[in-house]
This record gives sequence, structure tokens and C-alpha cells, in this order.
Amino acid sequence: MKRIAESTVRRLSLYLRFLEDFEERGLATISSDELAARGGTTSAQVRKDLSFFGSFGKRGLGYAVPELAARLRDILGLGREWKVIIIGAGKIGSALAQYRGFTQRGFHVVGVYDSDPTKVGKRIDGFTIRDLATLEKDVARDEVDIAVLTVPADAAQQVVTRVVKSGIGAVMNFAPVQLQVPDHIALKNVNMAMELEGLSFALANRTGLDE
Amino acid sequence: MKRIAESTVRRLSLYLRFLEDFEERGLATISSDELAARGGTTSAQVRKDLSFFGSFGKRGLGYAVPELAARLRDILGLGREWKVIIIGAGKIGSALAQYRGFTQRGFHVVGVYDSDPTKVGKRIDGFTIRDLATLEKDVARDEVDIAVLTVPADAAQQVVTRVVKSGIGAVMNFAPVQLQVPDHIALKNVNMAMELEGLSFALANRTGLDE
DNA sequence: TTAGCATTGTGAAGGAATTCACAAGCTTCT
DNA sequence: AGAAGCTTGTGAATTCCTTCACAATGCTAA
Repeated sequence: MKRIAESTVRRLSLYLRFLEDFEERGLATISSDELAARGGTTSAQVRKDLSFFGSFGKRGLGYAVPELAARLRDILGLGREWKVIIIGAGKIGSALAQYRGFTQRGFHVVGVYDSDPTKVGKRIDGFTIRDLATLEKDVARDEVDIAVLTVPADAAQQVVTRVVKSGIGAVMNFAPVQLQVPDHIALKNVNMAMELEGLSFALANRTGLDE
Repeated sequence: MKRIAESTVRRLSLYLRFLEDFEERGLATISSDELAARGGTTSAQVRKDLSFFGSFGKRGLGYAVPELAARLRDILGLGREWKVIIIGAGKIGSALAQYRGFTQRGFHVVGVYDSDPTKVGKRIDGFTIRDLATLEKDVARDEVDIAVLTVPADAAQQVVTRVVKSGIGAVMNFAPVQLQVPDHIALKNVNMAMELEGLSFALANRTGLDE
């Protein structure tokens, strides 16, 4: 299979969201043009994105909504349930543990971890916070797929190294550091401060000094 | 000024983080090679990124750490304090209101809003939750720069329209919808579910079927 | 059954971002 | 002062991504 650009995958997620919307409203077909309008892109882009995976449309008609949705779910690996652990039971970790959006899309939180002994054993929204010391054992037993890291920046690299060793294949990192992981591990960084700096840059350079 | 790619701005944020690290450790100079190694990129990329804004290095030596850090802060608009409001005092909104990383980098939260009457007036970590109804008045009075949206998906478009009308120039959206805003508004989307789907895709397509 | 219309799928063109590669310039050593 | 050794800054080459443009096809109506 050809290498798929990250931007393409992001757009597929987006299309799927719109399709589910259409599905609920009982619409039978949709054109690349309509999908593009919603997603703020072009119809050619939509078709090209889909073409990497096959041809799902009918010329003259568009795409059958439920079929295309099903295909996208399949492509994105949403046909199955993924097991997720959250490491770091601070504010963000706790908020994520309770986030409905995860479960809705097949991401099942199976454990919440912290290394702080005063937190271990406490419950948050149905989860008993586990001791980070048991990480490796639990991951193997529970067949965890994805780790979400919401630990302090200075602990993140150490934790991710353990996570990777324990056999997890994908990591979502909220700590504001650049983690080193082997090539075969999927890593996404979510960095609030960095996003805000993007906005700050835009605001600061808005003063119309184009030349 | 030439249009700067978003990816470039992201990397500048990253470089700045490393530089501040070096600054603390009292290092005087750093080469593009060292910056690149930290950021997982190449030295040519680092130099190209910087070259859009001027030439800050000394051939044969590298970059003076404090000077480059100062220049980057300036470029990213971090020389001043930005006023931020958080709209939506749910789990994520509350977690963000308390997030230290914002204040540290000059983003000052000046208000937290919700439309739920049972929440309005309550306090979270030093903020009294305000009624969304007073948004427009407050934004004008407080000269707010950035709005962070952590409202439910079906309310997001309506809220952002009000936010934009009230004169805010930058929006960070956590709701899983694609918002429509005028061109001159800076908009960043943070979508946890979409990030997870990126990981899911990577996991599902990992099965080594390259051809 | 054929004409007319709509929309896909895709090579080819165009544009944007990254990487290459090297001259230019600063520092240090002798 | 000259030579050797680094490292920057930047055009040129390359790679990657997006947009164009149109033949191919399916649907509808007469």
C-alpha cells in the first residue's frame, strides 16, 4: 500500500463525521462537492483522498452515505474497539477519562495510572487510579493498544520508554516535550501552548504588512 | 512579508522551548544541528525556518542562545500578554482554566463563561463562572484577544459567531465540528477524537502490507 | 433507445515544503 | 598573517501535496 499523508487521514476523519451526520438525517447519497463544502476543501481533494483506498462512488450520482461511512470506518480502523490507558491522573488526565467522545468512537479507556501514592486507589468517574508500577503487567494482561500521556514534562520521556517496552503501539502525548520513540510506534502530540503560540503569531503578524 | 507555513510556526515554537531549556542551563550558543536533533528535524530545515525572519546566527559558531530565544519570542508575539477567555466550564474548560502552561507563556485567562444557570456564579480555581449572556460586553471592556471554545458541538457555531462579532481575532476550538469564520480570524482546531483516529489508522494499517 | 446532464476517478500540471550542497564568513591555532 | 575547521544562509533540486481538467460512466426523461 502507498504511504498515506497525515493530512489525508485527518480529512478522512472529518468526512466520516459529516457522513454520520447525513446518515442520521437519512440522506442516501452525497457528492464530493457537498463533502468538500463542509470540510472547507475542494471536491477534487475529496475524490483524491478517497481514491487512495478504492473507488466508492457512482459517476453522475455521488457516494452512498451508509456505504461510504462504513468504508471510512473500516479504513480508519474504527471497526474494532481499541483499548486505551491514561497515564497521569491530573486535571487533564481526569477530564479525558470522563470524555464521552472517546467511548463514542470505539476508544475504550481500560485504566488510569498515576505514580503519586496519595492518588493511587482513589476513584475518578468509575476508574480506580492504579499504581504506575503495575503498568507493564497490566498492559500485557489487558492487551492495551494506545497510551495517552498526561504526565509532567520531565517525567514524559521516562514513562513513554516504559510504555513502548511494555508493547503498546500508539501514544498520544500531552506533555510539552518532544518524545523519542522507535519508528514503528505511532505518536501524536497535542500541545496546547504550541497551538496558542500559533494564534499569537497570527495575531502579532496580522498588521497587514504584506509586501 | 512572505506567507509563513503553519508547519514553520509550529517548529519555531518547538525551537523556542529548547532554547529556553538551554538558557536555563546557561549555554551560550547552539548550532542548527543541535536544535534539529532535539526537534526531530534537519539542520537545513532549522536554518530555512529562521531565514524567513532574518539571519540570526554566526557562521562557524551557531546561534547565541538568549538572543535567538528573544527573537523567537518576538516573532511569535510572545513579547506581550494575551488575554484569553474560556467558553464552556465543563470538564475540559475547567482543566484548561487551571492549566499552568498558559500563564507561563503569557496567556492570561481573564474569564470563564457558561450558559448553564446552575454553573454561573460558581467558582473554579479562582474564577467566578460568568454568564455567557454578558460575553459581548465583557470582551469589549476587557479587550480580550483569544477565545477558547470548550462548548458542546451543537452550540459551537452559534457561540463562535457571537465571539467573532464581539471583536475577538483568534479562536481555539475544542468542539468536534468544523467552524465557519471569516478569513481574518485565526482559528485552530484541537480535536481529541480525530487525533485518536489518526492513531487508530496507524495501528490498523501497520500490518506490513507494503507493496 | 438515445440525448442530456451530473459526477466520479485520475493522469498531468502546478505549487508548496523539504532537502541538498556549497560559497561565504567567523574563530582559533600556529 | 595564513591555514584549517566549523557552521551559517540560500539558490537549486527534489519530493510531496493539491488542484486542474477531462474522459468515462451512470442516471433520468422523453
